[in-house]
Amino acid sequence: MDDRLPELGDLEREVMQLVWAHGPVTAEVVRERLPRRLKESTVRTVLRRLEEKGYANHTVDGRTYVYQAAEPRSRVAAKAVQRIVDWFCNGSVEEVLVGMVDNAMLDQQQLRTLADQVARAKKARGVKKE
Amino acid sequence: MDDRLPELGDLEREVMQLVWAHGPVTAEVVRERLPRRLKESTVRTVLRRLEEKGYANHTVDGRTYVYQAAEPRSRVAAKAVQRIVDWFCNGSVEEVLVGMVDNAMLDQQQLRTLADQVARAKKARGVKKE
DNA sequence: CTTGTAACGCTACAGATCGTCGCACACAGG
DNA sequence: CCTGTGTGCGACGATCTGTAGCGTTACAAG
Repeated sequence: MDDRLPELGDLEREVMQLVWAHGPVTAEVVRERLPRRLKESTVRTVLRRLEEKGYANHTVDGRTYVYQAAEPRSRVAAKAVQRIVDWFCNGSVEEVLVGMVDNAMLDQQQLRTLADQVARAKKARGVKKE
Repeated sequence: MDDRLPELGDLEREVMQLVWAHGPVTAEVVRERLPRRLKESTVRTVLRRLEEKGYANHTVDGRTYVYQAAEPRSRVAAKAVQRIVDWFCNGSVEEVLVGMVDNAMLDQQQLRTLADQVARAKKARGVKKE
């Protein structure tokens, strides 16, 4: 359940953004929404690799493949952060947070507010996570 | 000052860990400390690439190169996290934090404690950052 | 049944990155 | 001048990524 997802290339990430933002999509839809003009086979290849890597699933509608995200964006992001933490800080989340503050990515006021928001969000959706 | 550092490979990361943990090191020292037995030229190449990528600096002692980290571990980790945030969450630090709580990486109690620690750490070193 | 069309997967191929070295070059001590 | 130690450079194979062409298959219309 806590599998290590492989890293993504630029295009792959871009496509995943679309899948997350736009809900279930076909290769054709992805192609249309992309800024660059790519061949359909290119898009299909990317989608397939995304599925191989565990980022997406597909269901068949008629003879069309419909792709959707296998995991919510926030969870994938969290896993990515987890990996950073493991690599650079020997698992110390604190060190990362401290570094972020140092780097002016957020200040302690913001951090406190976040703590509240998170608490609220968690309570709002029920204490138990399904 | 806020340059984007390139990503690291497995061995490169491993070596950086040593540089961070062990302070200024020579290629020889790195080689000794590594779990695997590698040729000296391998280690030197990694060190050189690390410097090219902006992770390390070297000074010359006699005719020996002494390498040290260009940036503290926490700052590099923070930058890596920043990149994750930009990629997956459109810059929303909150979404990542929420995802981490969801993923049971940390709870809100811990978050609050962190806020305090960070505040203390920041004050301890002076409000102004160098 | 034949054929056009739309979807698919497979295979490929070039460019970049990474792990891993061999080798030639420079300088200090004998 | 010869040898040893430490350096940089160039290289080679493996893997990953972006990009796409091609062959196949299923269904709809003639």
